[in-house]
Amino acid sequence: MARNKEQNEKMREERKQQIRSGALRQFATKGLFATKIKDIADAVGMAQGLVYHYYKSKDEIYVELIKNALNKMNEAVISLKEMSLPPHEKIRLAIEQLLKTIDTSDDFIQTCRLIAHATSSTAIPEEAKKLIQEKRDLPYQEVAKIMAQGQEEGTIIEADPNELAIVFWTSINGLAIYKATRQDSTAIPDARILINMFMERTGEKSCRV
Amino acid sequence: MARNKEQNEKMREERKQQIRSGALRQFATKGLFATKIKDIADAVGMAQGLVYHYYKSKDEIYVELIKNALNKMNEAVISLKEMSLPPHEKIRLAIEQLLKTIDTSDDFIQTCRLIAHATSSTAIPEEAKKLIQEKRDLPYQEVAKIMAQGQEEGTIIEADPNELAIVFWTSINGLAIYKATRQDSTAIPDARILINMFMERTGEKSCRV
DNA sequence: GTCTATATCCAGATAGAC
DNA sequence: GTCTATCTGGATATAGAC
Repeated sequence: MARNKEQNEKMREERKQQIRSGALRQFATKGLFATKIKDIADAVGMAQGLVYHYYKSKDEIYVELIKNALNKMNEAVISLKEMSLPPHEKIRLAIEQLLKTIDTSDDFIQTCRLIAHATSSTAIPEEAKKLIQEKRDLPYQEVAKIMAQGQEEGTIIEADPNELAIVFWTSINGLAIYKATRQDSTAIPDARILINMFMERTGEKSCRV
Repeated sequence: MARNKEQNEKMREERKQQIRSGALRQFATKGLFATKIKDIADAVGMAQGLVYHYYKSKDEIYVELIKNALNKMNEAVISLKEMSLPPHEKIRLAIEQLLKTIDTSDDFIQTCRLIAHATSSTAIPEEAKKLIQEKRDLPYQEVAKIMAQGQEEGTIIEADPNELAIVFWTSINGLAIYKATRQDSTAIPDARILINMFMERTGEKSCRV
């Protein structure tokens, strides 16, 4: 009996995951309002009504996806912060990895699009707004700290660290959206162009790009 | 009689402009689907049904706004192209002006948001898709040309001009979206951070990407 | 030109059979 | 758990009075 209960729980969670997975793609490409429950059900291959056996509303699915997306982003930032690398190497690594992920991971792109839609629309559930409000600043803050550390070491250019962090993330975000809207074989630019923007060029040490 | 006809035409066009103006703000903040005709009518201060006296559908308003937005962008790029300035000065000027406009012009921000929503959603009218397809590449092409010219003169860093153009526009776009989603007193970063990214540093000649 | 009222449709959510 | 059928609300678009 206990066995069965656990099994059932697991099956149920798997099914929910399927729904989230289908919903992510739909929300990411069409936004919350243009996505119909039917679209999600079709994507998963289940009847429209069955979705409500797992989630009690469209908004609930949406909020859960937003929560996951924001958490994923923040976790990545935390792990960057905790790496034992000099600040400018963290920035370099982050840009390289992010661009690579943009170029290769479809799931990452969908997640970026979801967040882009969510942050740029006022027509989302209150709970989603609250989550965004709470969690969107951490990446900016952490990158700003790293920039400031790099400036102390003379490896990052002199400018307001907060502004550098804004440029950092908005550039990445802009590229992710660009990529998302050109499903064809569009290549992502060379990471060095972006990296170069933040690196201090000191005499000989300059050409580390 | 002819007088009256002209007058009427003019009044009608003014009224349509009011509708477009209200609709732009609604579409920009909520997207096409989440925006109800009632929202637009309310924004203009007219009855819901009256909107249909001027436009025959919500989609028609949307398509007209997309058309205007794309044309405005392309005209700005053409005028940049036709300026008699050295290439790197064009880039500098463009970045300065764009950031300033992002910082001060609410209409420009709304336009950016509208385009961002439109390009990142597949759930828009076919005609809007076609327009975007036709017109979105010109800004990239023109900036790529300017970058290439600057490289010949040794004032722009060495890298694929197309990639430089992509970084250029996606950075601007990312910033516009950032600004749009923080209506509070968020300042836009110093233009020199972005300008710096594209400029060849002739001093030591050291750092070439 | 402007409004109110309404026909029509569509989609979210529920009920109930299997 | 899964489906089909249905209730219900809300939004587009139209009709018709003023």
